[in-house]
Amino acid sequence: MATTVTLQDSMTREPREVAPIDGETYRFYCCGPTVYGVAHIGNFRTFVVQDTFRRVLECAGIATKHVRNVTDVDDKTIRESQAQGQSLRDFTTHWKDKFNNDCVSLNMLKPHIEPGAVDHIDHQIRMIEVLIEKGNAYEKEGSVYFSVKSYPDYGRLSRVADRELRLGAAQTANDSDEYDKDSLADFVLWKGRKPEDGDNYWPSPWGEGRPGWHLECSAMSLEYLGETFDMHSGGVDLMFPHHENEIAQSECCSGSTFVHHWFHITHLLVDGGKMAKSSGNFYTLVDLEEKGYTAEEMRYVFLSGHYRHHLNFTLDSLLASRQAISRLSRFEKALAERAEISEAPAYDAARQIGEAGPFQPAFKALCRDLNTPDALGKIFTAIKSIDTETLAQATAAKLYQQYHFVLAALGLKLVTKDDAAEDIPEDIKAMAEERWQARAAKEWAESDRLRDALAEVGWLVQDGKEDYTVTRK
RNA sequence: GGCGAGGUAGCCAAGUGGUAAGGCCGAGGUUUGCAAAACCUUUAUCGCGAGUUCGAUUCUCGCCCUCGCCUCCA
Repeated sequence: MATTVTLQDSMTREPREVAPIDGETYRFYCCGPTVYGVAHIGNFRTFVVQDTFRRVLECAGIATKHVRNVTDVDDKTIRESQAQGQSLRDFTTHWKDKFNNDCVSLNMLKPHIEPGAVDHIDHQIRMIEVLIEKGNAYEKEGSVYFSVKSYPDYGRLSRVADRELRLGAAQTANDSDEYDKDSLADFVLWKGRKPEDGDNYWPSPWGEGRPGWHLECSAMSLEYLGETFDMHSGGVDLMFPHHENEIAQSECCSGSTFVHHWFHITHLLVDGGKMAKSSGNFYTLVDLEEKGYTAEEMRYVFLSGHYRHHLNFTLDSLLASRQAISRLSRFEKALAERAEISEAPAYDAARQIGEAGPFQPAFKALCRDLNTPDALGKIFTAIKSIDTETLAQATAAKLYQQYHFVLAALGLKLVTKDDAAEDIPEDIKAMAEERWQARAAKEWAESDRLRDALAEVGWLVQDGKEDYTVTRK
């Protein structure tokens, strides 16, 4: 099933077909988190979009190799670990675990490889040696810098020819970087050891120190994906200077094209503006869970906007997602019942279904520049046209598969809180039963009184034809 | 200052040169002892002005406004 997948390329700024260079496996690298604290929902928008992209590719029958790094050594991780009195390794491991837990909650597929910078210092040193040898980098007082002027194509991705001037002005002004560079636009590949680094230094041909941030991605992508690979992805903010620097380093080092396709995800906005702790609109998954929202609902919110546009997150959108998921879920249940199927297919099985039937418009939308909001709309349109009550078992079974195929591409699990039925306290159960009896006897006043009493202690009674349900409000 | 995104119903958000998906909320209805839930129906002429066109929300120009990036940042 050779479905064509297209995606905007931020280098050419045009939609391009997504197809593996080697004809077999689509190799892509995603700039991952810096593990110095909890990741916020803005971080996760990028990762969820990347995850969805991978799912769509795999559902379209394209094998992938997904690499996402972990930045576990930089100014922030060192500073914070010292503040906590922990070793860098212990500190970053702790936050990395937290991050991975959140990824699982968000139903993200695990990348095939998740390399960390500290484990690849040798790789970075080797690259620096090559760059020095080729004249693209120079050593100065124990640090090594990349010479931007040695790479004439610098700035192609972000297309700002005069950025160097502004950058220079900014750095002169705040004087935050004390390393000596020949040109203000040059960036550091190796940072000579400084007292505040504590125990966090490694030996190198230029003395003790630690790697610069930009280099790790070049080194690790080279190690796991080769000199030239299919795609590189990250948040828009990384386009400059991070990705620009990566291109310069990698292409000068290898002498060949770094990546074929650049995929940048626009920032999430909260309440119409940039998310910031100082603005009081900074959310993590834990914050949302404390407010009673689920990661599933958050994932739906991410999917409800197109990745190239700002998505304005509000707590209301989470509520809207809950209702939307609930409808998708009801349809799923009705279909399963009709089809006499009790267990939903796991991702690997679902993606191989390979056909979407009435949900094909939705899958098509995903294949066209990953238009997730359009896809969601088309799913609802399809659902509306299907009357589950009248379906033959075989028809329902087929639809069920096709529905799960699209859900797998979106990464929606449609989990509901049915399990809650188990932990109803005995006294609540008794009250509800008493009410049911009163109702059966048409003692409306007593029945309503008991219902109000239950409501008062936080339980909702809903009558059905043959029975009733009690749920926590 | 430079670069970029965007202004579509109460909110979120797609889309197309031929009179605008979808979700939420609201309203009406079916159902219910009454509710709740569910289901059905329903809600916009697309920031402003001009131009191109048989026809523009969709193309061009101008204007207004919002937001992001340019420093570590998803």
